[in-house]
Amino acid sequence: MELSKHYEPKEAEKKWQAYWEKQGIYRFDPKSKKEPFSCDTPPPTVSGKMHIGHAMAYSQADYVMRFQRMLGKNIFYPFGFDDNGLATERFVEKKCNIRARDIPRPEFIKICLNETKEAEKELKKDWSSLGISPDWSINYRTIDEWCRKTSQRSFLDLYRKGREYRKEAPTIWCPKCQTAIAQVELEDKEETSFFNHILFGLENSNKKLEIATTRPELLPSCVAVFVNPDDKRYKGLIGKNAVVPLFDYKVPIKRDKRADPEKGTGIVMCCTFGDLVDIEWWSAYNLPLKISITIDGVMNGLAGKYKGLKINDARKEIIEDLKSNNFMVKQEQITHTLNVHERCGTEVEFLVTKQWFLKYLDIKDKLLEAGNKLNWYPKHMKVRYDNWVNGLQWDWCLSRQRFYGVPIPVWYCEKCDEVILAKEENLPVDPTTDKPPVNKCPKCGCDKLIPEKDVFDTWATSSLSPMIATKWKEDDKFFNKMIPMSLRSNGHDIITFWLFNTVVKMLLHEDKLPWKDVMINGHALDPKGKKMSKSKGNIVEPKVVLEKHGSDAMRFWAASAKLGSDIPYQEKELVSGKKMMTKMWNASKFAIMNLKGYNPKKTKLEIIDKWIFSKLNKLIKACTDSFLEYDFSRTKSETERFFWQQFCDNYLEIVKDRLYNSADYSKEAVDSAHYTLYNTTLAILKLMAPILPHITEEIYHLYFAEIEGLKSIHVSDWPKYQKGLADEKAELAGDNAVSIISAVRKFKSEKNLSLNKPIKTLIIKCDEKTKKDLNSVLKDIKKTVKAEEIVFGDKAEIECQEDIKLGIEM
RNA sequence: GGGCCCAUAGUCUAGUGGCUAUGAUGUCGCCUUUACACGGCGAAGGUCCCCGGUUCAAAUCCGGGUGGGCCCACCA
Repeated sequence: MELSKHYEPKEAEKKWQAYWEKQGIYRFDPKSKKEPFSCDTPPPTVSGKMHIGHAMAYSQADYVMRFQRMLGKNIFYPFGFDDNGLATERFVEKKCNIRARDIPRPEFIKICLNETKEAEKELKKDWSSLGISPDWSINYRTIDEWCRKTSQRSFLDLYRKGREYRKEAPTIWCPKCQTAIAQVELEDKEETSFFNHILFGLENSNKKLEIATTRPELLPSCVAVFVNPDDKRYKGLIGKNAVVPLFDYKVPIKRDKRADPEKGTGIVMCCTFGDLVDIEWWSAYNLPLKISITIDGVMNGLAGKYKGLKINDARKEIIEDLKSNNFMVKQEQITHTLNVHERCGTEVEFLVTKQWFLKYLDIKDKLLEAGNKLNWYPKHMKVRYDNWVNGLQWDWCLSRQRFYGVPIPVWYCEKCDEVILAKEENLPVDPTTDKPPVNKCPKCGCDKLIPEKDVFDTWATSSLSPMIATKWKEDDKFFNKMIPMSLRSNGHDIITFWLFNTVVKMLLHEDKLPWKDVMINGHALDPKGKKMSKSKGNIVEPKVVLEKHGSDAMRFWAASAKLGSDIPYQEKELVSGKKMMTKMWNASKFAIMNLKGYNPKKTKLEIIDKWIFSKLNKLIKACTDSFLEYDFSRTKSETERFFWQQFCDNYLEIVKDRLYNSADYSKEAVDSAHYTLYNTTLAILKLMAPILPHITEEIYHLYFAEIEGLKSIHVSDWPKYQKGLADEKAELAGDNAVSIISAVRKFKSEKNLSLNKPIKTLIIKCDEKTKKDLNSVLKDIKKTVKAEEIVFGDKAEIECQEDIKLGIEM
């Protein structure tokens, strides 16, 4: 290959990406006896675009995998796509201009599989352009046959283990998406609203009770009124009945400490259901159920004349009627935080519907213990997991009233509601089109079996990612070999669901941990350090960045983030990555030019060569140790600094004379220079290879690959720390040489002289011991600073040809 | 309301008890030197957020505060 003047990332990166794939460099070898190292990375959603945050997170996981590969491990690095669930349903509906509910589900799934396949091709291109190194042949799609099968299997297994139950229960409901949603899918939203002070009647009395509420439309759902037991104002009321205005019926007045005397008037109405506390009261006091809102978010018959009105319209009308009937005392404008569905921003309701739940509130202890057993990087991220587990209030609602997703594999007996499970050998099934495994209900003999229409929450499937990848219940030997996986790479924002749910599933199914280590990555922020969001319009598109600067430069930036912490995206950081690459290119070019025809063999080393080896050796140890702790940013910065400051600025400058004027040196000294240059350059390339995979590969193939006899730097050995290379004496001598060279440089710089300017005499003043040390590197100093002679004297000075003098005191 | 993280030159950042506080970027001066001007050498730039404590010694450990970010809870 020719040594071109510049490195062109655009062409080179594409070329190497294609080469890696063609050569199968990143293939997992199932037969290998080598120790496996596996990684569970998040499957990106097909409906979304690649975000700079993705680019960062996936790059970070990739550094680790590339490092582990170079350590000689058998790398198991699958890559999945999440094409299951609401987001995909919307994506496909929009793209094909169809409506899911108008078509039979298997057909819609088929369309989705086709559409998402196309989208995934594009996404695979995007993700490949990051230069990540998964084995693309081990892939999964959360809606594919294997994933549906595994997801349904998981359901059957947990049902048999007594972990799943179907129950009519208050669920968090999104009226827009018309589905139950999970606690974790909620988002806060600030809104201005009115605190309506409404007058309730008091049974057998003319007195009125003033109650403040933001939800007057729930008056027909009012089932009780609460006051605080310590609230002296209302002591007399407890046990009596209040009369609901407009609807004119009686509800009991009860006491409960959850009623806050400071809020509103201190009297609160309990409706089924306005919020979580209502649900608590409802179940704690056995209150009746009065649902006045339908699943579509419309008032029902219970609302009387307001029937058929949407929630917001009903609120307006009821407020008007309250006013005109003199039930309204006042309206206070307030800002309060509402729970909305994160996907659509709709205010959620609490409705009673039949849903499937996974019971886990009873195993909080086990879940906390599992969290303790995982190795968290960084450590403090475990707190988020613990907080989440401790704060759980609901079992996991597994069912969703969506059309598209993994079907829940059950039928019900119309008569006795017996649950009929699908047979495992028939999975995956779709009850809406497949026949049930029996003709009659085994319990009552009824022959009318009703298919379950609901599908699973997407997390119910994606939480199986380690099981999906390792062939759970299909290849026990492989599964047992691979689980726990080595590593989960996970953003800090999804600790509470993806990570947590995965722990739950593996624990309940196999009583195992899904992985040994978890590495939590931070977010990419905008240049000002703010969170990126569509509404702020501050999103940085990775595609643009990659086009402009290339993947290595982007990866160099992403490697500067300390694990777990967010970093602002700053273009100048990419500039330093590009500079690093240019420098690497040029330094390597220099080495390769001077190593032409060189056959590496061990030689006796010069002191200055021992010096750079000893320093390099320390660097290798530091880099290896920090990489083993997933601290790639340290590896990056230490290598960068060594490369630039020690290797380029000093070592290469010193070694030049031996390379250029080899006739002036012994054969041994020249061999030593070649040997050192070869091995140090190669080691630096290897240390940077996980972070800058393309340029290191390009340079490797310019020269080293042939000699080393390997197809890729990425399957070469990670540099090893060698005790024998540590040489404190040589380090001291080399450091002394560098200080003298620096002093001369400073002198020349201050005198506005070129560094090339020859010096007549350099006089060094130092003690006898230093003098002895310096003797071993004196020629190196002399040649590097272009001194005609170096002498030791009582008075330190540098004498230039123009008679400029400066001395060096050690 | 509870918890976690963070605060270091204009900007980003390293540094977890011990030299003159690291490096990058930016600014300024000089240097065309056969790897590289996408470079080299050098200079300027700091109350290490504030207050108190521990210690021979604190950017670092402890307590309190201030400011920023995040998670959770509450949100009639």
